[in-house]
Amino acid sequence: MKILFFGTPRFAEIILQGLLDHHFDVVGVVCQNDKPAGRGKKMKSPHIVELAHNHNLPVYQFEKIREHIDDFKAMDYDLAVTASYGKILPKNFLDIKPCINVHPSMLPKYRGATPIQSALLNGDTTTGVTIMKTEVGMDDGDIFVQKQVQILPEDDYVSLLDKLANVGLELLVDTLKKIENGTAKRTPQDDSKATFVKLIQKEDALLDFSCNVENLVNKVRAFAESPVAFFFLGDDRIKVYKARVFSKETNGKIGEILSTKKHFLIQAKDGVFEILKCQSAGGKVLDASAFLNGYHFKTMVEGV
RNA sequence: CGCGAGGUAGAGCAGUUCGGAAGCUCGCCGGGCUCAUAACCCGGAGGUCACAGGUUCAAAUCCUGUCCUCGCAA
Repeated sequence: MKILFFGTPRFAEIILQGLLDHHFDVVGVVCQNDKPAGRGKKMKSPHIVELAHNHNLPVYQFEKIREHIDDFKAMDYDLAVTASYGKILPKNFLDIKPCINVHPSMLPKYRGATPIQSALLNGDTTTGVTIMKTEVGMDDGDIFVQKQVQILPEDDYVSLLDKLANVGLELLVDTLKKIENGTAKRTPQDDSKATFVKLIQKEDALLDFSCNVENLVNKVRAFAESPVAFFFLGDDRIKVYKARVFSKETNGKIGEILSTKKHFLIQAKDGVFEILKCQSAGGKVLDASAFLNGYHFKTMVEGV
């Protein structure tokens, strides 16, 4: 069975690597276009391109799929597999050959672009992965199989994505084998229970200390890779990579810095928020203790 | 040539404007105090001030070039 793989970010990379490790016959990789990235606006390929090249797989980066329908018709493949490709596939493409998708949530919950972040933001303790048929609608195709995954308190976007991708791979391999031997079954989703999650805006990552501490910590977890939760210390924009709930005390004023010694504590609405890893503009990502050693708190109130 | 910040002790930073003895906080080592401590006190080790060249009686500091790190934007 010849597989045409669609995927762009790390989640897709893990799945693709796994398919290759399991010796599936991947005949090509379709991913998003190169984009200008980093300082100096140099064009940069998605990381998955390197993986594809290492295995001598042809890479296709089409601006619009619908303008390349004939190209796809000319390709020799039996099944398209998508894993966070990043673009919506049009009907005339899906009509060519069957297509299945790996989605990191327990569908019909969290249809859309940001299921992993959403689970973390909402403080869920479980999520999952679904293998489904790709249809025109957003993540609404029939389900082949799905599996729950625990979310640990210490999980963030990076670690959870890793877990979900690996479980997704396992389910995908299983499903592909069943499709090959004709034993694959699928059941429709219950659309009435569907929920949708939107794209993340940069401003979503701003930490508002008048929120509950758990929400703040969940933001840090959900946005750990990008765009990274942040707040302003005077004029300095501080990115927070790791944080936790320090206590449920509410003795300080909201937004007040309660300690800059050993612990970096800020009063939130219903508890104390502790920053464990952060970064100021121009600096590296530091443990809170290192950050506190040299940072000059000018206008902020110090306590303890 | 998109905009900007930075490289000084193991870590994080000040010092650079205006050249004139290498500093701070933390960590580390040793000692003291304490029932005890992420506490406090005393002492100590640890630096080619990113690299190269230039100016100068004298350069972390001024000039030129190179390398590296990071924030924004996309």
